[in-house]
Amino acid sequence: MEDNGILLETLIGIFTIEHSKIKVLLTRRSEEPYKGYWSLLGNDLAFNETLENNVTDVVIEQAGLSNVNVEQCHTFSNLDRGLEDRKIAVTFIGIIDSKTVELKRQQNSYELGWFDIEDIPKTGFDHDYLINYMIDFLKKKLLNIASLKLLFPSDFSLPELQKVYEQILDKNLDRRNFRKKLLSLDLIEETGYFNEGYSGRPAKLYKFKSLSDEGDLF
Amino acid sequence: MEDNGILLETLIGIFTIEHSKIKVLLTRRSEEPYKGYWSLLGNDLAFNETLENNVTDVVIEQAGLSNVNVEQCHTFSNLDRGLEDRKIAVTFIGIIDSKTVELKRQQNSYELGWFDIEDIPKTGFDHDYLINYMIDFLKKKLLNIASLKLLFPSDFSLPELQKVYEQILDKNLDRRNFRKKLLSLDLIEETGYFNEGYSGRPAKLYKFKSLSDEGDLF
DNA sequence: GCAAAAGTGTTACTAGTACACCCATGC
DNA sequence: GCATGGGTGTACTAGTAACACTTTTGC
Repeated sequence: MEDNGILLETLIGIFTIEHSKIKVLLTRRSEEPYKGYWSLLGNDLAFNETLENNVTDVVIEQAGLSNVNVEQCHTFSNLDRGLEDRKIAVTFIGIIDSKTVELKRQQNSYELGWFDIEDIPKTGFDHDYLINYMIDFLKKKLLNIASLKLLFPSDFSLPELQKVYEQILDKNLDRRNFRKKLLSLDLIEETGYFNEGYSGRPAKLYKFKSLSDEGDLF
Repeated sequence: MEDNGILLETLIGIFTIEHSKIKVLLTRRSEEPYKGYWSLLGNDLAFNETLENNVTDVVIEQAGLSNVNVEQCHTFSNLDRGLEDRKIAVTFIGIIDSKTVELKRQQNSYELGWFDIEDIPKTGFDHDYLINYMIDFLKKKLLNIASLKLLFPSDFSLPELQKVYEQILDKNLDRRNFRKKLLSLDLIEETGYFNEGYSGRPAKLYKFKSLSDEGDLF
């Protein structure tokens, strides 16, 4: 067959929330090409594995994370995206909450960094383009309540949640209306704890009720 | 590299509306394996083409169609989906209006058939699974007004449109409310013509206004 | 006490839902 | 004239949008 020579790779953008900002996990390249540049995590596909197996391994081995919700995003096949070889990228997005990130943070041989999606560093290959595609994909996905719960499993405040939605929707929301909407959905309940240690009045912390609910928030 | 031997194929489900029913275009296989079964249109990927180029050629050569709106759907990489080779499928959905289908219908060497998505015939390979995935993907896409315009470029009646949405949403809609909603969006206008030749009162025909509008209908 | 951020209620407007009768055509 | 399917209006309900002052904390 003619497609001998076409290589397949997976590339995953793992997203979390840190201090009410959407962040993506990148790794710094330690080798040429693009040595010193940041890039998405990923791996070439082996003959006897599925894309999903491959990307699960990437998450564990390169990011040192588990419990990441992974979903396929898009497949890119431009002729010029590999440097020497013909290379097709199947991209994924991963979602994980920041508390699990803290717990699972461990040393491995990769230099990793979380970057605000509004402030992505210089990346190698076409990853800048892919990251922007992933961000659009993520934003659509996060309009759904089930996805939101992946980012905020517990102990979040409504102002935090609101700031994330303001990034997704790219507009400011009214605090009272936002609160009213969320509480009226009967999805969340107070934990009784407060978000202390910041300036200003401490915010009440909430958690999702165990009964799962689907549907879009906006 | 290890992925020598992994073949890539494109597979496309082309959708249209015929008599208010959503239909998908399949071809009957003239050779083994699965000789006599129906299957999606598609082709193996060559070294020097993108997935999008490949699928555009499939549409022209196998379906005999042009003016099809094509969008990438999902990439399937199960180890057992090829029969002898390892084969990964990148799937696409295509949308075309029925009038263009009529105009472009031409003879080629492929036996083609349009099938109601509620009544798909026996298909080869894993295409039954892929078709169902595509149908879900299509339904989400058709909630958007821009996609709807691809199916109904002109001279459609509101009852026709309503029947399509009833299939997408899988519930019955009230005629008066549907009409009120569509007219209130200021998207469509009467053509002055009527849908004659059917039993009952002829329906007014509409067309979309030239100003494009985005957003979701439901 | 002052700066910072969170919590709270009411009103007006807009969109969605429910529902029953008349109209135009073919036979 | 009757069967078929299309067109129309109103009342009710729910959701969204606009808007300002008070509360709790850290310093």
